[in-house]
Amino acid sequence: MTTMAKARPRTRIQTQKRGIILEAALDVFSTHGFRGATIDQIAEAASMSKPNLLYYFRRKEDIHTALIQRLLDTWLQPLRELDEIGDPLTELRGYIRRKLEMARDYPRESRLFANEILQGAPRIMELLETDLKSLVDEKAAVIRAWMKAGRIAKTDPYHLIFSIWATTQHYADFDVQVRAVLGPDRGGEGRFEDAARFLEQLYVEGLRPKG
Amino acid sequence: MTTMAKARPRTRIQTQKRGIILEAALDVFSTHGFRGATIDQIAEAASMSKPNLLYYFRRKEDIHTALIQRLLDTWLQPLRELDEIGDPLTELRGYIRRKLEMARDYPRESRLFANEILQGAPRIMELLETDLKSLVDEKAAVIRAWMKAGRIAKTDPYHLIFSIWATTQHYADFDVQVRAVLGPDRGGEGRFEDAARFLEQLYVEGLRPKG
DNA sequence: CTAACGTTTGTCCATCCGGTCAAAAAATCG
DNA sequence: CGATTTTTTGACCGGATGGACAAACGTTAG
Repeated sequence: MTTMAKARPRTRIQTQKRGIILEAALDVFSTHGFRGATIDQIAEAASMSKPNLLYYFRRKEDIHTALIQRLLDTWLQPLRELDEIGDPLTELRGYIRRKLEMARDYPRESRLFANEILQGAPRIMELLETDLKSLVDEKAAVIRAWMKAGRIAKTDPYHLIFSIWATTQHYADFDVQVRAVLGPDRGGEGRFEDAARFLEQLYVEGLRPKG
Repeated sequence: MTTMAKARPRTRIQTQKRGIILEAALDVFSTHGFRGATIDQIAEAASMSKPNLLYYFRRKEDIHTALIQRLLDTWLQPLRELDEIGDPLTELRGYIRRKLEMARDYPRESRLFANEILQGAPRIMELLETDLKSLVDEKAAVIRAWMKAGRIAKTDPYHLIFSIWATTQHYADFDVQVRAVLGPDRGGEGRFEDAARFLEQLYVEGLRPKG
């Protein structure tokens, strides 16, 4: 798990402070991007001095890397849970809902990821081509099997997955735009419930197998 | 159109050089964001010295502003063309195709916009709340009328528009990720045709009016 | 208590970056 | 051509920024 040279055991204070730093850095990186974020900002947000922060992470990039590695794991969890055994439409609906919940509950993580991809993914290209690709290949095969069995409409499983990513993450990444158009969160159950209902309908009807 | 103080007529060289600068700046801003882009990079990409560039645009932000204003107009054009008179499903299919074509042909513009929104849209918030909002309100009303008339399935027109934005722009903004998953553009008609077919099917089936 | 180790801070530095300025070089115009 | 205006450039500046360092401070175990 740790990457230190001589495998020093991590101190209580170290784990704690590193956690605080990562939390603060998530705030800063997700709203300003890697280049736009400054160590001073992160230190300020973490309530410590810059040299002190640099004692826990030697370089700015180390913080970013730690953040992204922690992120990718949880980020792909909803897709991992897509179960070949279950009912296809129920599984996909569940996947959409879980992704939407992540966009609602972890918007900063979504933006951090979006920022990284937008700028060409210089720091995570390798992870995309290995971990991400193999997971998507696996799940696309599952979806394709469902299609072959006539349980959902035949279409391109990869683009189906892309569209689910796009539509759900949109509510985190483009939140400002959504709010500008819809105005401040209207009463009732809230914007996310509206989005969930819309997406559910779109995908369930759009993927219903044809007579 | 121009914003110069004493309305000096623009020189031939000025129009030309400003064009070159904007083109170069689009490259740089779209891949690094506003903060991440440097004037030197833009000058380098435009093959001129920094002071020379600053002779045409006094501040870095001026370049960005010019770029975004030019962008927003063409960016919303596809939505403007959504015609109340036409057949609803045909109109929406056409809208999706036009948006997808823009993502294919103008990915830098898409990323420039995405970058700006991601970072909280500090420079275009006002435009979003006026121009964008009023156009979306107008077209959402058109779509709602179609729904009321039973010509397409009843659902939330705003989230429908958002989902079209999300799915189409995804192919420009997350291009790196798409390529990492699908591998280098596979033979045949290309990735965009696959995406177009998928989205067309999803939306046409998903919005087909019920019984 | 004290030695060893972990933590925190003030100071400092080199580089980058946005932007200025004056002077040289083109271009334009009469 | 010569005068005036536009364009281009090299040198420079002040502030921000990533990071180094050593000294001071705290903690802990023998």
